[in-house]
Amino acid sequence: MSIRDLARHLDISIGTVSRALNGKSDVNPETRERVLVAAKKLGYVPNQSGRSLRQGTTNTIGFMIESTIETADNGGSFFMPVFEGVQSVFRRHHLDLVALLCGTDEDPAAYLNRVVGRRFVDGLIISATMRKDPRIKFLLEREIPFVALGRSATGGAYPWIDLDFEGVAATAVTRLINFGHKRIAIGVPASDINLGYVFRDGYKRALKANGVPFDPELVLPAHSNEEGGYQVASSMLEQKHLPTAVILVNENMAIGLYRRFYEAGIHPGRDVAVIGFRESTQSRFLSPTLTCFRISLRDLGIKLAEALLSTMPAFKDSYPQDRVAMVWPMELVPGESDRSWRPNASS
Amino acid sequence: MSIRDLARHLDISIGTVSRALNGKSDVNPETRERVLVAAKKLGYVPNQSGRSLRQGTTNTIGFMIESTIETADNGGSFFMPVFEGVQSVFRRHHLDLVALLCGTDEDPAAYLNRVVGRRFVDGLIISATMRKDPRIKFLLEREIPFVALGRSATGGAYPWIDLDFEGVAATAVTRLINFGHKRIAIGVPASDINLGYVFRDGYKRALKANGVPFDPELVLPAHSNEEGGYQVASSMLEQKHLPTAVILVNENMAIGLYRRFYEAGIHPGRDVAVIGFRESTQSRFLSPTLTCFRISLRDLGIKLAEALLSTMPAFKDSYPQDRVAMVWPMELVPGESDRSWRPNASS
DNA sequence: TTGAGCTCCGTAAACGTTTACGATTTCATA
DNA sequence: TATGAAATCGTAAACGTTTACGGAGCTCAA
Repeated sequence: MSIRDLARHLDISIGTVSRALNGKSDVNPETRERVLVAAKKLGYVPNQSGRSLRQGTTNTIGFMIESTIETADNGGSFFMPVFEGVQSVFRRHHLDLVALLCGTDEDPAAYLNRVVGRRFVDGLIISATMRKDPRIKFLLEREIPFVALGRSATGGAYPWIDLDFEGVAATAVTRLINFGHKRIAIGVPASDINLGYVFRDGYKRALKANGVPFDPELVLPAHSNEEGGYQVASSMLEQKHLPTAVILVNENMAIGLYRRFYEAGIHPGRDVAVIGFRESTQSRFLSPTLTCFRISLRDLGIKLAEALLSTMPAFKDSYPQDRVAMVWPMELVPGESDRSWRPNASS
Repeated sequence: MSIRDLARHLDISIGTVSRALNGKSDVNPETRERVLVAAKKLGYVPNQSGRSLRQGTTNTIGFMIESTIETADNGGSFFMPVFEGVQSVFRRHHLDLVALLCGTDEDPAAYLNRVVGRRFVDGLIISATMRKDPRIKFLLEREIPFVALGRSATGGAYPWIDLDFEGVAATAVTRLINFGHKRIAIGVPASDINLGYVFRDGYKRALKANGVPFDPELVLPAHSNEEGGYQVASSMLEQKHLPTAVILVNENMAIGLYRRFYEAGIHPGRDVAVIGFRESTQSRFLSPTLTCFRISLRDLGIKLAEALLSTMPAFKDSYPQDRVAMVWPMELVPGESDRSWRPNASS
């Protein structure tokens, strides 16, 4: 069922059929109607390969997600709403979104080279940016349209949107200090993911702004999952004085952290204050509920899509923004995990 | 950088270049070497559209995931290992895997029609099959190669692999009955997802096999997330006699269920036995740790890939299996949530 | 009556591959 | 030397689109 079959069936040239289907102006409204009706009746869908070959464009955008330990564990509940937002924008422009899955045994840059070299997508959204991210360098020098969910220390000017981990750290630290805490630990990713650096810097800066000395022993690297949270708690318990509060960079860590503290007879929310990261169904139903930060993930997806489109020549007129480079706000959602207990109430 | 540029650069015909790159036999080893070296040096990657158009095949397989409530919340930790397994097989055949994201506002069958009609993929893996799943009907009548992760009540013969929810139900019920339980509740998905029906049937059959009467009041529909678990616990608390045990179909539900019981002063694992579903980092770090079932997700992915390839003409010789229609085994992992308390120890 | 302008449509080239087919060369053998 | 087979390579068609270009038919004012 190619366009040729359709044209033969209608006894019209294939050029006219193509123009009719693509909404070109120089076609009789009456014949256009005939074409559209026949196309629907015969179930004709244009072959994407033929179209791509001719137009040099695929109408497809790739969202690259790596299956690393850092992202695998909260992948579903985080990315799905983002996808929804992205798609809601793309749909208006007849763009399709696919998730590009880079396996753990494949080099991300090599994967990108393959998929981009094949002209598989017109543009890319990459996420979980590393401090040194070869993907950014690669995409920049090939001039592939892309937007990064996350900053990077890689040089060059490119569009990015990053969660406000600096703001999160500042808000959390200030809040805890106002509650009377002085020894505030943080759990940071053990990997080279850039948000870890941002988070650490924000933490240090907030301490300094509040006149609390920085203690490197309170920075606890761990994987961003339950096991990592367990280890963070263990590290805290090993210290001579148990830190009175801890800030986590991932909500799954809270589960493991709670567990370890329970095992030690310590009640989070009563004996130690905990602030987690992302508000979710999970954080609302933990015991104690987790004080954390809310993100509008769907809006984030929308903004990502718009940022990408503004870099693509074909859409530049519809989205004439400057290169997007912004920090995405997050709102604190108070829970039970940092409120029941105040060090200044007992000392 | 097309094959034509490469041919010109080497002063060879493009036909020979193509044959050299594709490993055809009728090409001088020496010129092949030259071609390969030049291709790598100039960074030539064949254009997929051109290739697809000529060959009628895209070398791409789509894994369709819908962002429903049922799948969104455990999407990452469940699907990522499956993807890994699928990819490990595909890589050997130079097939690329992409995740197809069907938004919530789009009809899954319509989405499938678009992506399949465009000749975007050579084959499909669909998941989260519904009891009546129009996707299966659609794919069958178009003769698109596919495999389903999950059964369906839709007619027709198609390859599928389904988690052994019947076996899970039987194992859990028998275990609890052996512990002395008689009033065993189950939380089942509120949606039309097929696993809910399988799970329910297995539950009923296991009760009957053990001579325990079936009480429809103990079947509690809920969403497969924390909130659903909370509601399951609420429903249990509303009954005249609190059921002594509950089996959940999703591990996230356990968090909400624990929460509701804690609020009521009831300790899961001591006052009520809980068996959850999938073993994961999460279930290992809950308090109490969740008795649940382990799945080898990577192997599942491998099997899915093989099942799909065996239905594709181009690979039928490498995977000459019959149509796969199998139940995937799961292994019970004892936790703390169903052991501390035994109704027969106190009565 | 002429021709200008418009509407509508057909023709054919082009996108980048792969591959069937045939042409050329080499080389051993009759 | 003539013949045939084998090895190697070039030619050109084909895949399904889109689109630049031109042509046919029509209207209408000059």
